[in-house]
Amino acid sequence: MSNDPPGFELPLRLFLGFRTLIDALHAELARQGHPEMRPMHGFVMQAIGMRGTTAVELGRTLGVSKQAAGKTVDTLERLGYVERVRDPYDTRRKIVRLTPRGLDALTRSARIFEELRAGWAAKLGEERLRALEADLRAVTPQDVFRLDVPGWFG
Amino acid sequence: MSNDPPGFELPLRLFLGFRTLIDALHAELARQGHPEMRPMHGFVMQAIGMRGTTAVELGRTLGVSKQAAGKTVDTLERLGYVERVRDPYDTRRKIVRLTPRGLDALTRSARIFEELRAGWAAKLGEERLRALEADLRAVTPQDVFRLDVPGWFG
DNA sequence: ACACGATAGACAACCTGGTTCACTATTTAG
DNA sequence: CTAAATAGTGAACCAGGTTGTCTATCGTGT
Repeated sequence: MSNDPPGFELPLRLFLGFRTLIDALHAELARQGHPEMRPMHGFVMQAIGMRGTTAVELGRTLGVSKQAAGKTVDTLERLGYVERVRDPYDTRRKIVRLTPRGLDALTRSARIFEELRAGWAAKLGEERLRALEADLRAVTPQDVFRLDVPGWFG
Repeated sequence: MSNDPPGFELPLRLFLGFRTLIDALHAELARQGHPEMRPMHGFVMQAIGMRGTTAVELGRTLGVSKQAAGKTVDTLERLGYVERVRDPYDTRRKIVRLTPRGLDALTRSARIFEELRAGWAAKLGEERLRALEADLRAVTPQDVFRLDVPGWFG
């Protein structure tokens, strides 16, 4: 169809939508006491989860090398968002766990995302937004955490 | 509403949608003789356009420093996608122009994006896809080129 | 006519977040 | 009890950003 939007608009809009939400999230997070937090950090902390994880496991979850995962954990540790504790049952392993500050950042992020979603719902209507989410779910992989961030742009 | 999807699913799905398209594009581009091309390269070449540009102008368009734009042009030049020619009317300037190979990559990308969009249209229906595009247009900035890639993830 | 400010490009040093290779310590399996 | 697998770490490297500095050229105001 000659009056379809050009094909390249779709990926661009998806990316801009993502960017719009992420930028708004971090502007608000900065206001709420987490100015040093970077977009990566939220994803990584989400992947670490309440139960904690290890560098190797985290790397697998995120689709990056264990060394890269380790470096990111270093940064998060330096910022006070996570801590490493030795696993008493396997002294090779170090469990990476969220600190109270890390948990605070995560719960605030969740609330802010809800608010941002509500903002979109107000603009588009709840029904259209649900349709948008359903459609995206239909054309994207199920496993939401294998972002493979490293490969995607470089 | 308690049965809304969690707020964090929306940005994730947007990103995954973007990733899905970009990965498919580059898998196909690799098959069609452009295996070294990276996602950035397509955006940058699109920004360079048919008329050519300069490093400073390109930096402004992409929202990065002129030095960063210059480095990216270095890479593109090394890969044979662009060439630099002196501007005879202002010998300070070097015009960055697409080579035939760069143009080939761009026209192939456009065609592949159309095919990918058609794939989504087949899954979702043309009407739903148009609605999705319209909704994204409504919640994202108009200027599609100011991606500000540098700031978005770091 | 010319001096001076603005602009274009390039180079260096640095940062972040990836990569691979190599190594040690520990656990597990044969 | 030895050998293989696994967890973590360090080093060297890369890409693509940043800022600061420098030179060459252009354009303007006196």
